[in-house]
Amino acid sequence: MIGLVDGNNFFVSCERVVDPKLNGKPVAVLSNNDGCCVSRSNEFKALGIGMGVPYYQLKDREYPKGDLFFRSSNYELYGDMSRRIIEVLRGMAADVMQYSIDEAFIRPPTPELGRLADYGGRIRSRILKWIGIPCGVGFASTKTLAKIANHIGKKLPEGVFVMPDEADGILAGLPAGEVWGVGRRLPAKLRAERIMTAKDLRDAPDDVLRSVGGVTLLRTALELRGVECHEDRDYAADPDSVSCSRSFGEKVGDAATLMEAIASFTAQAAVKLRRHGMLAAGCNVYAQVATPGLFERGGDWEGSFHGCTVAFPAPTDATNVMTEAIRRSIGALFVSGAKYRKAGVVLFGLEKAGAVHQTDLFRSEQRVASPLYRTIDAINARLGRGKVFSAAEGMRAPSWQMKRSKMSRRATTNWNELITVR
DNA sequence: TCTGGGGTCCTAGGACCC
DNA sequence: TCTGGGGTCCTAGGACCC
Repeated sequence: MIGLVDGNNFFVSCERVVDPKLNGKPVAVLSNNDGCCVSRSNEFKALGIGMGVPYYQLKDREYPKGDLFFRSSNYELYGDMSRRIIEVLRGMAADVMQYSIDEAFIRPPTPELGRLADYGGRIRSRILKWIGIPCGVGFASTKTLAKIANHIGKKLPEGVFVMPDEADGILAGLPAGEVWGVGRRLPAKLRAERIMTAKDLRDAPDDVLRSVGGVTLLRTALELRGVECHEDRDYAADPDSVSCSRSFGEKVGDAATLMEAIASFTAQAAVKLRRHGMLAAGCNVYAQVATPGLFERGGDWEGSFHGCTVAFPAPTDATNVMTEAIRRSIGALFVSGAKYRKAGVVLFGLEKAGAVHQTDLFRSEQRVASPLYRTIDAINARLGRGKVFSAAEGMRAPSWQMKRSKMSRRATTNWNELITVR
């Protein structure tokens, strides 16, 4: 038996914990750069404003002139609230597998198996009382079914739902496209095979499922049949790649400034890399040209990216080695005068520092963590992000920095930003 | 004027090996 | 009347997730 616990409208709920006057109001949290709505309160959804609606289209309705409330995304706050929720779950479940910032699969302890609805209710009320975040809880025999149970639970006053053994009625009422693992493209193909509902998907022949959606879709169908196919994947596990990319607050028109932004993104990605104690063999660097009408044309991003692949001299976690390799490689790749709206860096070929590896017969490579950057990370962790940085990132206040004009306080992780009660 | 960021897995096809 | 068989590794692209 698997349970899924997830925070309702998670980012908005976090904002409400540090600012209770948002309770009962239509609130949305914006994406980076205050671009568009990525988390919405129920009141906000009830006004018919969809996920991903651009902020500039709603600006006129913002409080105090209007009725809508907005916050910039505050990932430090959300990450800390998430960590606290996982702590509570660890105290109540036999096993906890965090899946994303706002959801975790749990295995209930054996004594609770006979009273899951009650157990789910206790989890829910403890998280609400201790952390302040309302959650939905669903139980079923597989993760895919637990997802469905969770969605049902979230709409009930008690917030908890246990999937019955006989689930035909529930699955027949659920469009196939709403099943976890069925994205935006598949429903059209599924319809051609007369697969309309989750029940149709569950009962479709294996060979049809394979030809339409490969082994991935077949696994989803098996999960609906109660066969566990979805491997546990730890949210905190070592990644295959690490990246950092940003849309710019202001368009960037010269190569020097673009290189500063790229150096800064490289530094941020390298911090993540070192946090995992890993080394990278190389990276992809790219920048996107600001094309008028980009979004109107929809989906067609062809030709708007400039980029290249850079191999490091040896696997490394040292920011300066990466930046230097990038600087030498990108050369005239970026056109001076072009207007760029976004850039990014992806580090790949990751391996654990000090791990056993295939050696190079003709070169001695030291695949160890950089002591210099270990020290820099420690200083920045103590004195605040960006206290020590590389000159390649630029000495001026960067014009390309993202907009975050409605940031709430990092009230649970920073002594200087505690909530003021009165 | 103004639309996010960070991942995973699978598959097909090509290059290459003996 | 005619040119093998069995593999691995890498990459690009597509689909999905939050």
